[in-house]
Amino acid sequence: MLLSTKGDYGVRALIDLAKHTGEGPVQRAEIARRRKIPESYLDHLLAQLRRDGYLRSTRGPGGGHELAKAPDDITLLEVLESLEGSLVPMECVNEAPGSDAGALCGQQWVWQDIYTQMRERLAQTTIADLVDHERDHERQAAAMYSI
Amino acid sequence: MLLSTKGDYGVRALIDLAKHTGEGPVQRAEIARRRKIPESYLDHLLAQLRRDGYLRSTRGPGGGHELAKAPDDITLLEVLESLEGSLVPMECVNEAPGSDAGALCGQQWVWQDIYTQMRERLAQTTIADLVDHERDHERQAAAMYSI
DNA sequence: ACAATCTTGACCTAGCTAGTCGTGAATTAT
DNA sequence: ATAATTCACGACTAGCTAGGTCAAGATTGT
Repeated sequence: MLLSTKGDYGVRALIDLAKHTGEGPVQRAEIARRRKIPESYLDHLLAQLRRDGYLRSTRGPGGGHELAKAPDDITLLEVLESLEGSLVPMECVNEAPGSDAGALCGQQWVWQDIYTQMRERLAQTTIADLVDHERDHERQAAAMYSI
Repeated sequence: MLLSTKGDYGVRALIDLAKHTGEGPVQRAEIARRRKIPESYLDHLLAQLRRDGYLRSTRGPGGGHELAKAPDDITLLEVLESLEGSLVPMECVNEAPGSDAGALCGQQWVWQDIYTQMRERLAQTTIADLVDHERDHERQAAAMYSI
């Protein structure tokens, strides 16, 4: 498993915030309930996302969290690397291609290709895209239900 | 990290065996030395690869391990799945696309694409390709040295 | 003052990774 | 037979990471 729940939960939270942009701060408890995330764990993820500038938090009654950037200006790649650290699929991808360690590995070149493709795809996808996709899905579900 | 050392070491071992095809059994100790793998750990990996039919082992003096299939008939995908189990990059990729769990995740569709591409690439690459690549690398290194 | 909210850091547990080790079984050489 | 060689298999372990929980404090609105 390349991604832990951090990457999953953290992105869920950003999607939730993106959907409620312009409605004032959204509270931790709300996000946790809607997206099915343990509240006290979500804490850590919000803290990380705040440190890296993806959201702003305000305390006190009526406080909560808001996106600090436009949803279409946050790529999946940067968010996941913020939450998970490096996404390298295997250790030797980090070694210099000509190095002994790289050569010993034997699969290095294959995984470097895969890694590059993966990063490109993640860099092209933004939080806004994820929100759009979710809205499409909701519309479809609503249409099914109305029949 | 998607792959542990199992996938790395196991493939190294298969490359080593492929390079010595036709020379009789290769001993565990030799593989371990050449490929820098702890010998007693390599044991486990060879056992797994044997169980899944990639190699044959013979005991006693002069014994060792040999490939049970042609190197170009062993894909990286099958070997890695034998050694590592499923290669899904994140949990929700396994959920049904229309399901609640899949929808909650939000990134499912992106990672399903990435996963498909990754598997295709791994299925197209065989142990023989890895051996070829290593031989090319060796020739280049030899040419550099001779200057 | 008091209640609502976020902030921070300490803490915990289960399971996984990357091994090691010891015993035993098969095969061959003498 | 017996010794030497090599694989076979399972038990065991230390350290790390994932996925949390919890308590105490800071900030703000009423």
